[in-house]
Amino acid sequence: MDFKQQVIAALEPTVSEFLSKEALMNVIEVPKSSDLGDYAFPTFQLAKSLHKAPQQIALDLVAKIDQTAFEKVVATGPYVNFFLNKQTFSEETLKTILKADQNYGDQDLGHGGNVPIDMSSPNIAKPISMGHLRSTVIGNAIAKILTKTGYHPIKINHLGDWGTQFGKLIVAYKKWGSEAAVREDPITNLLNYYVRFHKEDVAHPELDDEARAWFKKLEDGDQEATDLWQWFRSESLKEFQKIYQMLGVEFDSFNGEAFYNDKMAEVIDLLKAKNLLHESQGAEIVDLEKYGLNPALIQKSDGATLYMTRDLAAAIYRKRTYHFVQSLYVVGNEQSEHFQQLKAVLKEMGYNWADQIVHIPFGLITENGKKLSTRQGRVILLEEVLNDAIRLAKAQIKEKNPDLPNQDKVAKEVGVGAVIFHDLKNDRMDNFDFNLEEVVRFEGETGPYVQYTNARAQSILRKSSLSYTLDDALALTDDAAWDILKLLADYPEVIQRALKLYEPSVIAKYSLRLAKQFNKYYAHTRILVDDPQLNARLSLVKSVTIVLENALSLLGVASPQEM
RNA sequence: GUCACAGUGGCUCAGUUGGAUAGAGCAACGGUCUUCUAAACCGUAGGUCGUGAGUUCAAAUCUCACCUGUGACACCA
Repeated sequence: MDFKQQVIAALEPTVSEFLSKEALMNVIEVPKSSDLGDYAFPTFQLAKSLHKAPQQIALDLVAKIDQTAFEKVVATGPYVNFFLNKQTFSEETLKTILKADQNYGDQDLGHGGNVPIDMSSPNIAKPISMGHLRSTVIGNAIAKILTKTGYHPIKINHLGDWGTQFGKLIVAYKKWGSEAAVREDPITNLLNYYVRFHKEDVAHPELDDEARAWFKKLEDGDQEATDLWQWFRSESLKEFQKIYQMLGVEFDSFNGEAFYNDKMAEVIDLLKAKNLLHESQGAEIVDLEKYGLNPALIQKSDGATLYMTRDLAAAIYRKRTYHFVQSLYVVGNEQSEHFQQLKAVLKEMGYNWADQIVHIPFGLITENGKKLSTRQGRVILLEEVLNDAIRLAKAQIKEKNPDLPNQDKVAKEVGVGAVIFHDLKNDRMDNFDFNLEEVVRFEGETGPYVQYTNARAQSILRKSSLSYTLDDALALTDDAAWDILKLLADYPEVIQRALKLYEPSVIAKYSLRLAKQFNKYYAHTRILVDDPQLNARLSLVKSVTIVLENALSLLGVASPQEM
């Protein structure tokens, strides 16, 4: 039942002269504190047409409207405040959640439409850093939110697996590397070769020529170059998979930059055919002045293609392959101009689906206020952070709950959960300075706080020999339960907002609010007491676990049953 | 210089479409485990919402200007 509609129905007869149903829909709000009521109608807008003080209007309305559907309706200053019938609301809400279980909040907004998501996208032969974490976990959460709302997400890991750096890597490997070392620890050693190359080429610039030559060989399909590239790529991917497994993230495609090599000639032909390509300073560009943008560089003066060309090919490929209804790119905010250009070029090419492309930017992670840079050695390795978090979680378990079974599994769920949740709880556009203590904190507004709340609730359910039934009364009318019930009823709307804004933090913040409210209830109310309300209280506890676990799962965070 | 993003208690951040006394968490101080997991709960203290003007019955929220920080600005991705 839509309780807001009840409020509108009650007001409509008396105010229809001045405000339409739709206007009422927009103007009715939720008071800040539930002491004031569950819905409120501010009377300011009527003051002009009625030539009366808002306070007086509120009093008049309360006297006129039909209050039977509500517990009470009162005028507080210029507001008409509606208090819902707690019994009906409680029964409806709990029944809906218990029946739907993990499907509570599902809604078919997408009708199965395909939505490719470009996410994570690390570079081969380089470690996964905290920067990649953001793209990975934001993309993963958005994918889950899309599934929940009836879309069909396709998670694409657009690997950085092509480019002149592979020429350098081959040169470095042949000069200083060994097969055994790469097999032993691929990322570390490949990165070492790469770093050494950059050190040595200062004194020996001829190394760069060698690297160029090797990359040319790779492009021309030379067997040795291709074999090495293939090997570096697969060894790197094996390493990446370890981290993705820790994070619980899976991909539908690993088609990276190399995949589009044979698809770029067509893009250039298309641009030429549409007369969009212009020569400028030796390079081929698409002019975007009418969009207020810098020109898009399509081809370098030496004939090589660029990031833009590859992304155009990828965008077109994805449209042809997936017939997407939206195409998302979870990529840092520093690249926002690139995506504006990408969309503009596609529009110039006559593709009206360019508007379905959405760049989902996120803020920068810095360390001591400075941008992280692989080349300058300022890297925070994600694997290390995750391992630190797991280790600390394990120590916490040893201290707080030493008899817990499956300690390693729980430590992993809590540690990794803390890292993921920390990344998702704030507005994704916020920059943040990396601070390990902050990331792996288990107290306060953190992932483990939500997990812990759920674990306590689960513990109660385990201890109760009685299980709740849907047939008995589910009415809870006490104030302590009321705030929880209202939050539970909000969940579907929260998911909608997260979807609309592509903002996982909306879910994370909601889970914190619900957990906080439940902890308050837990601290003040005995649940396992054999009285007539026991069934209703257990239903509430069960509903809280359903929603908390679902919210955490949308974020890609596990819900240990004990911790 | 141009564009983008941000500026809310000591620190990190909330604040749906403008609305009722600006909310949390950390840190500080004090209290609560013989009873469902104290990774919790309760309380105290702490704020010119960057600055100035404007729109409005009403502005942290909208508009403009300015200040500060970060990032991007043609042959990297």
